[in-house]
Order: sequence, then C-alpha cells, then structure tokens
Amino acid sequence: MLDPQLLRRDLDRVAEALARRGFALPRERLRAIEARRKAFQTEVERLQAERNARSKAIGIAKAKGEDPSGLLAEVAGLGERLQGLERELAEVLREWEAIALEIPNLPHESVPLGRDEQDNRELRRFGEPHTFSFPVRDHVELGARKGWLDAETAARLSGARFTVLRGELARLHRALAQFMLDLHTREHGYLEVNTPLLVLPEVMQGTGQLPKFEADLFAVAGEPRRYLIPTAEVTLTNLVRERILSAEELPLRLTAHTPCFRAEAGSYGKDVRGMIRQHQFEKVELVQIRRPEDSYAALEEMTGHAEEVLRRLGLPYRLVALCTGDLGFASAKTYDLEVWLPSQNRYREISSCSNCEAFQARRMQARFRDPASGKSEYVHTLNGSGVAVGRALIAVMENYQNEDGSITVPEVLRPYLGGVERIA
RNA sequence: GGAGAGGUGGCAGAGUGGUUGAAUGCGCCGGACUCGAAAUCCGGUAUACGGGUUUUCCCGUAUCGAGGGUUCGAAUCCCUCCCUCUCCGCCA
Repeated sequence: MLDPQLLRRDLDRVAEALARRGFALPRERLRAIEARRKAFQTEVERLQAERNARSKAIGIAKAKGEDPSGLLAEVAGLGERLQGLERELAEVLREWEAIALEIPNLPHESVPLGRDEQDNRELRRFGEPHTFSFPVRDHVELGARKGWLDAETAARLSGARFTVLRGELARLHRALAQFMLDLHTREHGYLEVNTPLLVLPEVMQGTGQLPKFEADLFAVAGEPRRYLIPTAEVTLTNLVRERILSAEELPLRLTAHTPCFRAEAGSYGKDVRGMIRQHQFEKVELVQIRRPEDSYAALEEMTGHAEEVLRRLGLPYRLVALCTGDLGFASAKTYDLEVWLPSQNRYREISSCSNCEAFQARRMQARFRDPASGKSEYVHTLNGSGVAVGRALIAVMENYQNEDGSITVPEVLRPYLGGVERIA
C-alpha cells in the first residue's frame, strides 16, 4: 500500500508516477471519497467529543449526589445520530481501502521507463554459452531417457503442469536446494527458516497477493480460509508483521527452501512443455528486512547472493533491470537473473530480486524504532529467489548434458551426491 | 475433536459501569546526589488517525485478544469468533 498521506496530498504526482508503469489511478474517485471521508470524520469526532464531555458531567453530578436528569435529557438522540454517522464513515473508509489495496507500488526513479519485457535493460552477463558438438536435447528429452522426469504420471496424479522426478534426477534436485541453502546460511549470513505453507488471507494481503491476485492462488477448503503460498516471500516477509522491531534486530536476512504453489491459469506457449512453468515447484527464497536508508544497497547485495549461486554452478546468465511496465505489483525496483538454456537458445528467468520499500511493511504494519528519534518507522522489505530450484535443475541438465544423454554434475554439487561426477 | 482455565501498557500484575489511557512493581530514558558507581530521590516512558502551529508543541478521536450489542457513559455487563495454557482423545 502506498502512503495514505501521499495519496491524500499529492494525488497528481502519484498518478503521474503510476502512469509510468501503466497503471491508471482512479483519481477523481479517490478525490471524491477523500472529501467525504474528511467531512464524516470531522463530524463524528466532534460528536464523540461532545458525548464524552457530557457523559463525564453526568458522572460527576452523580458522584456529588446531584440529579442528572437534566443532563440526560440534553444527550437524548445524540447516540443515534452518532451511530449513523459512524457507520457511514466506516463505509467510506472501507471504500477507500478497497481501492488503495489494489494500487501498485511506485517505481523507483532508477527504473528504466518501458511498457513490457521488451524494454527491460540488460546490465551484465556472466559466462559464455557453451557450444555443443552434437545436437542439444532439451530437459524433457534428457529427463525421459531414464524415466527421471515424468509429466504423464504426474498428470494422472494431479493433472497438467505437475512433474514426478525419480532417481538420480530427484537427488540432483535435492542437492541443488541443499547447496543453495548452505551457501546463503554459511557464507551470505542468512538465517534458515522453516515456515508454514498454508497461510491466512491477511498474510497474503500483507505481501500483496490479495486482494488483487486471488486467481493466481490455490485456496484450501475449511474454516478459516487458507491459501497455499506461491513463494516463501509470503511467510518470510510476514514474519515481522504487526511488530515493532528494535534497531539492533535489523537487518534481518532470512532464507527458506519451500514448495511454491501457483494457479496461474493460461498458457505460455513453449512453457507448457516440461517443468518450466508448474503449479508446484521448489524455490530457495531470500528475504531481507532493512532500514529505509539501507534498502537499495541491500538490493544490490541480495542480487549478488543470487548471482553467486549461478556462478558457482557455472551457469551462464545475464542480469536484467525490469522496466516500469514489467515491475511486479509490490516492487519499486526489480532485477531479474536469466539463465542460459541451450535448447531454447536464449536466457530464461531463474531469479527475481525486488525492493518493495515500505509497500508491504505498511500492509503488514511492520515497523522498527529509530533510536535517534525514538519514533517507529516502517521497515523496507526485499525478496529474491536464490534461486528457483526446478529451473536450476533444468539449467544444469541442459548446460551440462553430454552426447550420450548423461549429465555431468557441477563440481559444487558433487559433495551432495556422494562424489558422483555424472548421472547416466 | 472433548472438558476446564485464561487473554489488560516492554514485562509482571491491579482494576466488575462514571472526572480510567488505565493503580502498583520491574524495566527503560532524563535529572538530582556522588570523584565515579551502586543505593536513594524526582520526573518521564504506547500506537494510529484527524486538526492547529507544521522545528521542540498543543487539541480532539480511537484502541484493555477481535467483531457486534446494551447504556448518557464499557477494560468492567451480554453475544459471536480467535488465540494461549492444562487434561483427555486422535495422529506423523
């Protein structure tokens, strides 16, 4: 959520900034609601003050043993009038909030202007795409050879867009996740966290999935309604919801390896093949909770942590700054990491690192106390994939494939596979 | 899932309808005393929103697990829900 003050006082500037990311702010509607809000609130508070003063006088009169009936007559009808106005005020506030919750974050000034993916800006590349002396196979072919990767069986269990992994490939998948967690906890200073996978609606609202993107989520039957997390960003970030942290607790660096569940109806061309886009996948997530003045340095740092995963795996990738039009709902600035996929002869997203500034913090009521001023202030929240495990598996398979269909195990993963150098 | 107990400020813990945003203690901050510290004493110590001066500040409103109700007035009475603890059942 944006700062309500900003929305009240600087509506035109907000509208201009949001237009850069392709969002049309319902300016006139907000202005009208705001005018009503102000009128109702002023009147409600005036009547409340009157009621309080008179009630107090009644109390005093009674304590002195005086007859309060005259005073009682004066307040007759006040309660009902107040109640009516209070209801109207509540209704106006609800209306305002419903709109405010669907307004995306303001893009940071450094975000390149653009309409869609085409306008994203490549910042750097790492590694050279390997040239193969034989026709490359994609991960689906490579996985089919030994029954390692099986979409058909998965479909029988769960429908389209699920995968069964078996044998050495399942093990390699596990090794990747372990490697990432170890790297981030041992070398990058993250605290490993194991979180619930089902969360309440208000938690989804905190990070921005609700109310706008309910269609992307899986909900579970039962009371209260719970949702499967689409990313551990949801649980890791909400760890600080409704808290006022002390300054010494910051920064927080948190990581978790979890399954992620996404409903995301609709097809994406080539991605229906294989395990690029699934309803369920695994990811190692990075989250940082920061003081506002540190958050952009933290974004660079965290992106570096995700990059380090790909570097150590020896996977060629490039770093891209998303343009205003491609930015996620809650993000003020996002870097994507795209890994080289030989079968597609192009780079594909494997990580996304965002600074949400105070957007999520405001929804979650996550603050810290600034020792200098003694005041509480919203924290800044950042999240990044470090990295998507399923896609990392695909990248390893395709980039490390051999002519016979076997796959060389990247050196850093061998300790996790009992020293095995290739799976065949 | 069943039975019982309980949810009050950073913590502990009073408070069963009235000048209560809330006693008291602890903690924390500032000051006094001291060469310094401890002890002692004095003062301060929630959050959000709105309004005024928009820098220290002042005023109003709301908040005692959440929501609703009764009342001129609710931490206190009533209803619904949530959570925690104890015991039983079930379960990896």
